[in-house]
Amino acid sequence: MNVVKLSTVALERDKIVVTALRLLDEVGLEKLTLRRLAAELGVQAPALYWHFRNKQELLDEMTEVITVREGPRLGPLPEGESWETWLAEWVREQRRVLNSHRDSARLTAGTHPGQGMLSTVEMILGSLIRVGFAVEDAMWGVTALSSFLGGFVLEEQADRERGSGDWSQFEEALESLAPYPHLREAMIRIGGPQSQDAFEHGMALIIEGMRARLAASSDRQEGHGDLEVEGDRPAAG
Amino acid sequence: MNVVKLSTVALERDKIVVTALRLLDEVGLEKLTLRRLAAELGVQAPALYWHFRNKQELLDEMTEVITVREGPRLGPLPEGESWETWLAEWVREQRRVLNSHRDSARLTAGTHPGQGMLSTVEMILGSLIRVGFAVEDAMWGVTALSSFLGGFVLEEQADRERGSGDWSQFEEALESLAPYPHLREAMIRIGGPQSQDAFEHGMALIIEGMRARLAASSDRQEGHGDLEVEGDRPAAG
DNA sequence: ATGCATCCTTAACGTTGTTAGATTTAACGG
DNA sequence: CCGTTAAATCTAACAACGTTAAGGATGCAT
Repeated sequence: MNVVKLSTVALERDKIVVTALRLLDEVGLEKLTLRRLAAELGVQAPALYWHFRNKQELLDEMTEVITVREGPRLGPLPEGESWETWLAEWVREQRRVLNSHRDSARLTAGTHPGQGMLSTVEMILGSLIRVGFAVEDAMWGVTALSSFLGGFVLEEQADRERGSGDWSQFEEALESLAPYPHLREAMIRIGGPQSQDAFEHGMALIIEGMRARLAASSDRQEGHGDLEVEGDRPAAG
Repeated sequence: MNVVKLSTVALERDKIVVTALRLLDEVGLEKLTLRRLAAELGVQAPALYWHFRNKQELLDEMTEVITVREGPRLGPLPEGESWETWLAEWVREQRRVLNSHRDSARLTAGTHPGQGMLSTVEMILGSLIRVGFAVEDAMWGVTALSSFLGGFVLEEQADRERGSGDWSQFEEALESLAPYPHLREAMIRIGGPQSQDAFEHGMALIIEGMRARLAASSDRQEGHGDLEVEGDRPAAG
């Protein structure tokens, strides 16, 4: 009995979350209001409070659905495949999923990783350790990729929300870069600050750094550290 | 006459912005309300609308003050200094400035870079080109560092806002990581996901990747590309 | 039928950003 | 000294927001 009733409620919650995600894509995060969502469900706003304690809980569940259920399934690194392309493909998939929902970066920003994300990270760590990474280096690599991904998509979507992703505004943006010749040159050659290339190359830089770190630690030259790292105490309070 | 009047207004605007920044540090972005700010200035809320078109314009100016006026002054790469430490120090400074204001990452997230930021990037590009970088590689490096910085500080401050930066919650957080041994091991060795070390190493990975890219392009082995990069078309619409 | 849990309603509260219009304040020319 | 004008703020109010309180329906079990 318990099972049945609980699953019924879960289905209702799910219907709300799915509708909320669709509404998010239509109107954006700013105008995703409880009254609007309730209207979409043919219901009054306070009805939502039977299913969710508050709006934040709804937003959290939306985040969970995006990052876990719609998120990329990742199996362990297949024997014989390079960890670089395997890892890169996962990061690409994550960006693709994020960009499949409007404002998803701002939505998911600063949310504790759910269980799905944790187990995915666990698997990545395991695979990286298996090819020779130290635990810390693997973790730092994943952290770096994750921060880069979050920051990149955040700016990317902010640009899109401003409508400055259009090529129509690109030429006039170039004119405002007249005082900065190098920057202007770079923009011309690249094609906008948040292009596909920028993502690929940024990600490639991190993975390349990971490879260098892996090579260095394989040589057991732990002291020589390619770039001096400052500080050792965690920033606690 | 024009000059005098404009500067007077600018001073008033500045006083408001400075007060808003102080208030931001006290109460956080969520509770930074126009009425609260007006009260702090000994004034009624609608009075602010003579100085700013709307709240967003005030927020934009706050980000400009943080990123430009309080931002790190950066001179061109000194002769004989390594570009790695020079660049790393700039990124560190930027993080320090961001973390000197509560919620600054969410505040500045997705704001168009102001003139100060543009000229700083221009200088960085110039210096990197001078040590041998291709324009694109320099730009991609800066973009990667910038995205990483933004994403990292965003999570960092989100953690702080949740109060989970405390070491008190660290041990119980470890218990919840029991199903993920590698992750747990990594957390133990590192000391939290957003430690100083995580930032340093993440940044170091990107810079290390840049160094590899620089070496590769110096060898004029352009075809061999260390990590295959997918796609060439910018994501337009 | 009675009781109970589920699910939703109506009504309202306090707060937010924002607008309209009246009002004060200060400076300047006659 | 007076009257005009612009600058800067006031009071009052609006619509919309998240949220709470209290109470109806609905359906199932005893």
